[in-house]
Amino acid sequence: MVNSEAKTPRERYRAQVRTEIKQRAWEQIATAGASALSLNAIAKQMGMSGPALYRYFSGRDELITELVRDAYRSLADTFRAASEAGADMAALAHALRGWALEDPQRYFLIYGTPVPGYHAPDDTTAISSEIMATLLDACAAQPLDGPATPFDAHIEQHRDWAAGHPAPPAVLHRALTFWTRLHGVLSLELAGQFTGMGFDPAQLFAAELDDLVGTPAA
Amino acid sequence: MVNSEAKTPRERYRAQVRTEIKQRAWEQIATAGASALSLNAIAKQMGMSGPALYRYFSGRDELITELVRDAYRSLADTFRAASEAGADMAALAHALRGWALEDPQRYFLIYGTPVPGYHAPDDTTAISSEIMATLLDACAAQPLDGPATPFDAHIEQHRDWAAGHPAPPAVLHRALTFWTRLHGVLSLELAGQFTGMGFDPAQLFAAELDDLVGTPAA
DNA sequence: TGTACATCAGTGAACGCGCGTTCACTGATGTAC
DNA sequence: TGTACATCAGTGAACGCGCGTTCACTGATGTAC
Repeated sequence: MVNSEAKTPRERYRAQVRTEIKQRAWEQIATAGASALSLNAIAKQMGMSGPALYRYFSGRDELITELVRDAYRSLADTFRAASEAGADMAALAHALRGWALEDPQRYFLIYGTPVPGYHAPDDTTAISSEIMATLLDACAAQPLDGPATPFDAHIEQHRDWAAGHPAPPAVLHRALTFWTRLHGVLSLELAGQFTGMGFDPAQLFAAELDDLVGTPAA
Repeated sequence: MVNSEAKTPRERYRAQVRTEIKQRAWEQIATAGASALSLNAIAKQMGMSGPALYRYFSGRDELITELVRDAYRSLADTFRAASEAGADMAALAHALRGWALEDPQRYFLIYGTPVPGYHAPDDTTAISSEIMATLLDACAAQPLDGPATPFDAHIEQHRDWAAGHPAPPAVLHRALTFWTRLHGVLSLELAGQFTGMGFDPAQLFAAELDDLVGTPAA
C-alpha cells in the first residue's frame, strides 16, 4: 500500500468540492475574464455562503494560483499527447491552436496581459520547461534548412532555458520562433483583432506554420 | 475666423483638466493595469472629490474609451512619423517596438487580453485603417521575393480590410505577417515571458524583422 | 452495538473597504445691459 | 464702471453594491473504546 493511496470518504468529498469550485471559477473567467473572479459569486453559484470556500482555499490568490497551475498542466499534457502521436511541429501547432480555442481566457491567463504586481507561482516554471522540452524535441526532429543567422550565435550564448537539451542553436531559434509566431497569430485572433477583416485566421495560422516547417514542397 | 478656433479661458481650462485626468489615468493604468482604473482614485490624486470628474467625463466607460482612442491615435502618429522619415518596414518595426516599450500597458490596452463584454469605440476602426494603410505602403515598397503561397490566394478573396489599397496579395500577406510576428515577440516580451531565459528580446525581434525584410544579404 | 469524544463542513453576522453614480447645494467666473 | 443675472466648476452627503476576509457558532460525520 503506497501512502496517500486510499482516500477516506471525507477526502474524496473535499477533492470533489475543490474541483467544483475550480470549475465554477473557470466558467466565471471564461465569461468575464480573470480580473472578475469573485469568491462570493462562486459560493453563491454553488448554493453556499462565501466563507465556506475558505475551507478549501486560503483565499482568492491561492485559487487563482491553482488555476494558473492547472492551465499550465493542461497545456503540457496536451503537448505531450500530441508529441507522442507524431512528434512533429505541425502536430504541436494544431494541438496548441485547439487548446487555445477551447478556452481563450485560459490561454490569456498564461500568455495574456500581465497584471502588474501578480507573480506566477514558482512551480509553473517547471511545467514551462516541460512544455519547452517537448517543443524542442519536435523542432530537433525537423531537418535544418537555412543558413545560420546572427541570432543563432546569440542564443548559443544564452541556452540555459533549454535545460540541457542537446539541440544546436538553430533548433533553439526555431523553437522560439515557433512560439512567438504562433502566439502572434493566435493571440490576435482570440482578441478579436481579425473580426471584420473577412479572412480566415485558421489559414493565416496555417501559412505561418507552413513557413516554419517548410511547405510540402514536393 | 474659423469656428471653434479661439478658445475662451473656460474652454482652455476645461481642456487642461481633461488632459490632467487622462494623464493620471495613464499613470494608474501603467501601475496597476487597465482593470484597476478608478475615477475616485484619480480625483483624490488631483485633490478633488469624485463627483467632480463627471463634469469632464460622463463616466468611467467614456474615460476608458477616450484612452483607447488616444492610444490608437498615438500609434498612428508614431507610424506616420516613422513612415515619412524612411517608409521602409524596418523603420516601422522599430517605431512600433519603441512605442510599445514606452508604455507596455498602453500597448496591451489595444492589443492585449480582451475584456469580455467591452467593445472598442467604432471610430477606432478608422484609425486602425490609417495604421494599416501606412503599413501597407511600407510593405509595398519592399520588392517581392518568394513564390506565391496558398494564403495569398485566400487573402486576395478577402481584401476589403485593405480599404482599396492597390497592393498585390503577397503584399497584403506580408503586412499581416509583419503584424502578427512582431506582435508575437513584443507581447511575450512585455508580458515578461522571456525574463529569466537569458537572451535579449531585442535580438529576437531583430531576427524576426530580418526574416521579414530579407537579411542585408550582400 | 452503544456511548463519548474529536474532527470538520458550513452558517450568519459583522468589519472595513472602495467602487460608480445621483443629487441638491455653494461659490466663483463670465456675460449683458 | 457698476449692477443683475446666468453659467458652470466643484463639494459633501448619500445610495446601493459587491468585494475579501474574520470570527464564534451549529450540526453532521467519523473515530475510539
